[in-house]
Amino acid sequence: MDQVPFETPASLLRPVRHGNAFEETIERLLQTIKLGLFAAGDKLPPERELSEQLGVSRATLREALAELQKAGYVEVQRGRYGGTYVALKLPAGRGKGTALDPAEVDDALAFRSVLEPAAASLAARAKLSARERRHLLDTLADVATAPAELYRPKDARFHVAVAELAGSPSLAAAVADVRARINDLLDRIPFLEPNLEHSNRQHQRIVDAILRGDDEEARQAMEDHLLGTASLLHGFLGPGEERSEIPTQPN
Amino acid sequence: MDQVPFETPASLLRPVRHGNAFEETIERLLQTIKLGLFAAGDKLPPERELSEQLGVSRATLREALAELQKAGYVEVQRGRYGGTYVALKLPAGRGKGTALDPAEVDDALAFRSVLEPAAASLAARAKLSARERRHLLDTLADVATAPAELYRPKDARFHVAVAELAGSPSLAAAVADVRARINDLLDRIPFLEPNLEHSNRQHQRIVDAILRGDDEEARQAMEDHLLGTASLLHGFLGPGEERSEIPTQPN
DNA sequence: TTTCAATGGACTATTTTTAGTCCACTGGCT
DNA sequence: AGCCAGTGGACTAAAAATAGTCCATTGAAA
Repeated sequence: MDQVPFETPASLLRPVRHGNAFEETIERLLQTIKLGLFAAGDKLPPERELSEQLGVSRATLREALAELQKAGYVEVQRGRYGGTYVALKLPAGRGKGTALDPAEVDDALAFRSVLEPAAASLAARAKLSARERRHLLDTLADVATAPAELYRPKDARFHVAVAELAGSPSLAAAVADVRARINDLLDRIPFLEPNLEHSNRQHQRIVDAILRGDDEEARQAMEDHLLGTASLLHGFLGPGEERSEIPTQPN
Repeated sequence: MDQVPFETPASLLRPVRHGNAFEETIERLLQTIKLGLFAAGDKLPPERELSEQLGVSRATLREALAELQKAGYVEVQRGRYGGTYVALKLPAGRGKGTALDPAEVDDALAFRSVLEPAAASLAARAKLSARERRHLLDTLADVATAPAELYRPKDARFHVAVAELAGSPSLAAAVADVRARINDLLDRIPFLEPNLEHSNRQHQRIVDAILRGDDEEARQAMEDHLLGTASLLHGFLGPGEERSEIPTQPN
């Protein structure tokens, strides 16, 4: 059987860096855009700021931005009041290139279902400022009124917004990361018209619970909401597990 | 008030790399040792293997190992059947150098209390192999019989072992990371003789629940167990919050 | 109309990191 | 006794990344 020995701990003997700085920077910026943290048309921070925030030299950042520009994700304007702007129309992710890795699907979904319900619960328990409540409602409205073709980034932004209210930056970052992983997985399966109304009702239920301070309901609402993506992705893992139907929730 | 604008998302605009490869490699190896994933006297993987696992060139890994050797964390033997060994007696962390950052304390504790109870719950729900059960019991026994001066690494190893049973590598990695952060925090406060017996009883309760498949009890037991560290660290954040007593649980 | 500050663009020297190669040492095996 | 495979040790050339500096462009403000 040649079992993996417990003596060799995988938990920390993993890559310190994932590729070179250039690739990591591209990846991070792409995630930020695809998660809707910068919406279409938004201006990115100036290069000098952004390079500092990303912990990378300006030269490297510029290489990454040049790639994104070439690929059509951002547009650049020079001069004062210029800057780098997220393209109004994002290029279609070519997706479907590679098959789903079942281990990655299971891991991402499991991790997500640990993080997001907990975040919702913490958000409900937190004392939210008026501004935070407003922001949550804004984000909710934004996703509710989004047209289908850009539902996913708005939806992702809503989920990250919830996580940010939980008060733990690490948790928010982890939620954003795992959501980006799930977006990548979703990009690889055929597009199904999602049931936006159902999803929006679930979002509303989550927000209601958070604003009401009902942490258990918030957790439960988020758990329910995540089931959609879970079975959607599992449904495309092919045979080996029994599937009853193909669900249509978008996230 | 100059509020942080929600328009600038902090969740993903964070450093892509934390220092240079050399520093990150030292950090990772130190964590691995301090978490007890390599116990005192254990042999590390050969440099060629380790450098690949860490995603770093052998030259960089060797620089890091040289530092650890100089600091007394590892010892090196040349020749066949030689290798790099974790020192039998680890140097005392000089600690107490810097004060606790309340935000870091809160973040680490909050994140941890999301991850570990969930991991315990998942482990209880998982179908564990005989080998996994044995490993869990071994690790439990190892921490229970550890002398006080090296209780912390054994304890950390137990917690990571639980997380690894949850079946999500991401979750296990996150647990290991956050535990390392908490270890660093604990290094900065005066040493209090921990109540090892109490801690061991809690460990036993967690293991019992997992082996019994009682996921709710496992979650609850882990939550209770984490309260000790939480109030211990909060107790050292100084005034500003009311503290009733100084708890003594070691983790 | 002119100015000028904020922005992207470009270049250089230096440092870090890598991949590859060969050397040196050691202890079990033949 | 000698071999030799597996280990750490050391060096080189190349590539990647950084810090620093200066240039080019722009549009609002004076």
